[in-house]
Amino acid sequence: MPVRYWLMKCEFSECSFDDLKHNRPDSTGKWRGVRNYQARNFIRDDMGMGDTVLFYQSNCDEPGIAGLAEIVRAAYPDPTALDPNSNYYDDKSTPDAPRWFSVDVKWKKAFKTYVHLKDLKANPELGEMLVVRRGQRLSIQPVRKREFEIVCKMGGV
DNA sequence: GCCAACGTTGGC
DNA sequence: GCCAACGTTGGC
Repeated sequence: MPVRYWLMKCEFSECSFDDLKHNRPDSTGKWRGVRNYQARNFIRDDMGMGDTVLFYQSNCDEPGIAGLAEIVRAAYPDPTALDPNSNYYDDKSTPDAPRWFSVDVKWKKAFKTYVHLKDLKANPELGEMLVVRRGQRLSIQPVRKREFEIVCKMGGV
């Protein structure tokens, strides 16, 4: 199995990269509440243990990539979809036929240099990267190996 | 807070 | 299956 690379967006106020490191048990975040089919398919079908994640912080003053995380648990049914008390409850998802999935990610390494969205946009080599595309809202995006390496270099890692 | 871009819903 | 209306995302 090849190691895959991903970009995962998280709202800064929900869980910043520092939160993931310091304020989550074992530095592990449980990815809940993804309700987009394309993102769901990536989680369910393509993400695997050990895949590397660019951790992207959105909805904040300085959107960008703070560092690396790692998939430490592959797809399993998203418990919030099955919980009637959850904001993310979906009555079309059942234990027998779960519609939505979660993964767990573990904090791995901080970039020496924070890679701002505007820096990604300014790099001509990253013109095809999904995150710089206008109107791209997918919260989980596949990243090419070459793109991953360029971003790591920009981050000083 | 604005609003462009996009996904989903539901009437027909 | 079309498409208008609506809700959400997320940079700015």
